[in-house]
Amino acid sequence: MNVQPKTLLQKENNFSEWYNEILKRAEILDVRYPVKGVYVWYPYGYKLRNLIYTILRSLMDKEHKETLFPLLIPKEELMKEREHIKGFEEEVFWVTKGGSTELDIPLALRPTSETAIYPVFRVWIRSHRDLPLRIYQIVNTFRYETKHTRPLIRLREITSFKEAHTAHADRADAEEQVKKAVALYRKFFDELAVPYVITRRPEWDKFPGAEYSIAFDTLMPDGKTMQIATIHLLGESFARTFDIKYEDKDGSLRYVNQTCYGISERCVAAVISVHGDEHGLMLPPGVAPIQVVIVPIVYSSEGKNGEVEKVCLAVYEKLKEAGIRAFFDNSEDRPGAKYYRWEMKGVPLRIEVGPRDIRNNRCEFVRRDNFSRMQVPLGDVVSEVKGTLNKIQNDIAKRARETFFANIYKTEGDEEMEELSPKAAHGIVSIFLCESERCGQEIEEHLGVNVLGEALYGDGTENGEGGKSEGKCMICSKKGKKVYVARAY
RNA sequence: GGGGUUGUAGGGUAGCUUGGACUAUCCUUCGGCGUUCGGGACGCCGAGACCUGAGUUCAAAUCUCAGCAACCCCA
Repeated sequence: MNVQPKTLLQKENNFSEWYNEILKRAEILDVRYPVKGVYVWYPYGYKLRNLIYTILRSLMDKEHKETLFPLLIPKEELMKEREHIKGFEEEVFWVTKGGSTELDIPLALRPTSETAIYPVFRVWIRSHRDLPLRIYQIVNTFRYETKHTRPLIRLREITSFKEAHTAHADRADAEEQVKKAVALYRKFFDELAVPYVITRRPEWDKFPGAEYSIAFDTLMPDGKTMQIATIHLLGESFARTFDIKYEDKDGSLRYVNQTCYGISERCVAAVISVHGDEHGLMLPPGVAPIQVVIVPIVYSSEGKNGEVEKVCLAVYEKLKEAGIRAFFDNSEDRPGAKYYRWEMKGVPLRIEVGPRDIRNNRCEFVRRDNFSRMQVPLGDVVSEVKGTLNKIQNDIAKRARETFFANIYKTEGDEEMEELSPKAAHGIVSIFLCESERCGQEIEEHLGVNVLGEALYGDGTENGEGGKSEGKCMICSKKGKKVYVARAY
């Protein structure tokens, strides 16, 4: 039996082309909107997006409250935090007119929401009893990107920035929140089966206005890393700028200590890119809009409403009742055409029912991830589907992790630049580096990489690599920490 | 930031060098009818396009300029 697609593109050789083609063919995103850097979600892509966000929401809702702040930010507020605005100034879209009337105060389309939210924090927070305050919102943000834009990855309109903002009585509590946020994001990406490294971004590359930034990066098939989440300890800087104070137990007024963290639709890009293959999408069952597709094998002698269709419908109903996202494809196409279509859309499990199966009171399962085929008694369908979806989820995650960690290269500290260069071209290299920007820049230039930052939570077991966390800086030989470098999106 | 390439039906393309017979090619897609159906079916009938604007010209898909959009390379 031939399961080789006639046309589909090689993912490894030409990731860019593969990516664009998949977005189109799997109906994730329509890129034909005539404005640079903004795109249209197809219903199928939108469903996928929402399923992914449902996971994040359920994690967030445990300790955060969802809110919604306005898109428009008055110029004065946006400009208040000097360092912060320095980082965004060139990327802000401005609304300067109402009809033909020039606005007195220009309004910015939020590039991120700190300056929209924190003036309100100022009036919301009065007492230590109001703390900690933890909110989040899922909104669109706008950035005037000048580099080449890319669907889901570099956008002028981020359609769904999932940003959280917290305020705390003291720094210790804020730092505790950073750890919680890291743990929360880990769970999130684990459920998406997207592997990652966690680093503390170098001083020169942190979020403007933050004390420090922690980031999650995954590895794309072309060997470049992509930042998929960031977590920032803001400390008191924004509190001082926006005058966010609370009255402590002893009656004194104190500034709050803040954090913020966010994830964009790059998490969708990661799911697509990490798992997909030359047949198309391969969605983890947890986020697949359709988890099971039922394909009837019908003959004209039997026709519509025949035995095959009845059995398919019965199976479909049982799966639905069990809470499984199933779809019965009784369109006119021939079975082969259906197989290709649903493989392209990443449906994790296909059930085939034909006359041969019905004679034996069974159906056939075909897995999207490895195309293995098994025969299942009709009576056991629901439990077998559940079990198989679980296995697929685990196997997809396992495969992704293996690929990921096979592309992280550990160095012992005595390698020459020349040896590292080809490795850095298609993976992540872990080296030792001191904290100076000069050494960082030197390594970036020599290897053509970005310094992602100091490896965190690298206790070895979970990141699958282990090794020392400290060593001599590759450039200046002073004391250095383990950092990851890679070509980055 | 700098450089390059490109824009023709829903998608992919031929035609452009040398302007005219282009009523615009082929594949796919879409609609109708029939035969089919265990890995992309076939027959017949039908539908659908020269990015936008200005210019050159008797004549523009084709040449020039601008805009918009896309892709690639370098920093």
